[in-house]
Amino acid sequence: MNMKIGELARITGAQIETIRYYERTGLMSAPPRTEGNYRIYGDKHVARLSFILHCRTLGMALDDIRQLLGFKDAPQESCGNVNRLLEDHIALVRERIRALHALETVLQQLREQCPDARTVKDCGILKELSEPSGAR
Amino acid sequence: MNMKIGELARITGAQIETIRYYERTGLMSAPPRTEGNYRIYGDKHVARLSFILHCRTLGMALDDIRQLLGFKDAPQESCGNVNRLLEDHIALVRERIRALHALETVLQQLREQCPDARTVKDCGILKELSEPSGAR
DNA sequence: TAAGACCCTGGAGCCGCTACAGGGTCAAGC
DNA sequence: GCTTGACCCTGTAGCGGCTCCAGGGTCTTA
Repeated sequence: MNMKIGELARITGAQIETIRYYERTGLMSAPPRTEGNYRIYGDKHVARLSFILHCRTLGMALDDIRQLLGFKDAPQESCGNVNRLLEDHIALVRERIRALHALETVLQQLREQCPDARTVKDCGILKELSEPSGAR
Repeated sequence: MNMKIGELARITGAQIETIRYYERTGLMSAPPRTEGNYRIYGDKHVARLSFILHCRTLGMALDDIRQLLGFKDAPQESCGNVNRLLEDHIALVRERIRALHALETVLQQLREQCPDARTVKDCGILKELSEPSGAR
């Protein structure tokens, strides 16, 4: 039930430094302390930190998570905001995938400029890369 | 032919601050100066900066680019290193795409937990996010 | 001679941690 | 009672790749 920061880290899988960082930046509230100035955490902290970490593995920014945590604090409100935030995040991820696919194609074409090992002087890849960005 | 930093920026599309940053970090060599201490650039600088920017639009890290520039300085060597570096980069991009696809799936499933707007208290998304990371 | 466009340096800030240095606390073993 | 070693604390700096700012200098044009 009650634990120090090391155990909280073990349970949740977070790094100790990360937990303190989340406290500094206001994602986690400052917990009570022992007489020796150690932080004491309880089940609520485990839950909150798990929530944060879970969101992080989904690639959300800390600001997004801050918002979600804010929504949680108003349980009677509509969760339309939550849905919207998630949709925005999905759109962001899709856009990144799209951009990376385009990039992959370009890189693949670039790779084919130099199918075998020549001297650097004649390397098709370096030649291509030396053209100004927009050129073909 | 000879130009100040502003024109180099205009020609290449880089930011002035970025050019100075590349100089600080050794990607661009320090150019000669006017009597009034202004940097003077020529065609070679345009070419080198274009190369760097081109690599950057392909998502390469500055360290990779530093390596490529190093290869260029040894034109008689085999370009196998160049090919390898590019292949590694392609692999990296593919891995990112793979990870983002997996993420997209998870996010989509999460979104379906709350098909319509309820109250925050009953929001399937927040409920799901509150589970520890590993749980289903 | 004054305005305004351009340039300079040095330093701080962004994100999300991570990694110290230099200390304090606490329980167990001798 | 004293030492060892595991754990904790604070504060600061670093990563990458810029970006922005303050506070100044320089050069061209009117």
